Amino acid sequence: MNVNEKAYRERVYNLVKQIPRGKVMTYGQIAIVLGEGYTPRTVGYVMHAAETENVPWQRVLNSQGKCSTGRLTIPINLQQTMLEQEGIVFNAGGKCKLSEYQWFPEGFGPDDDIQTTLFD
DNA sequence: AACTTGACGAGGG
DNA sequence: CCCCTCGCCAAGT
Repeated sequence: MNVNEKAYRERVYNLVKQIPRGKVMTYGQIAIVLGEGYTPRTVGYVMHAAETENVPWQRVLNSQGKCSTGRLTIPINLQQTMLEQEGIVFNAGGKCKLSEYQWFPEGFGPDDDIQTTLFD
C-alpha cells in the first residue's frame, strides 16, 4: 500500500469523514490509527487533495493544535474561520486546545490500552 | 541519480 | 515563544 493507490488514500478520507463537527484530529494521530504504511507526511500529502473529496479537511490540524501554514491555494485563515464556525476557539497565536477538541476513533481513545502506548 | 521542498512530529536550546 | 536538527516519505525539478 502506498500513496499512489486509491485504497490507501480512501482510508484517510474515510477516517476524516468520521470526525464530528467541532472536533479535530492531527496528521500524526491519523497515521497512528491507520497503522502500517502511514506517516504524518504521507497523511499530509493525501490531504492536500481532500478539497475535491467531499471530506471535512478543515478538521485536521498539526500536533500543536494549529492550522497548517504552507497552503497557498486557499485564503489564509480560511481553515481557522471554518473551525470557529463549528465552535472551536483559537487563542491569539492561532492555537486551539487539543485536550478539549481532539477526537479519538473507537478503540483509540484515552481510556483504551492502545492509547497509553501510542499517545503518551 | 542528486537535491529541494513540503497541509508533519519530537526533542533541545 | 522562536529557532534549529533530525527522522520521515513522496513529488517536483
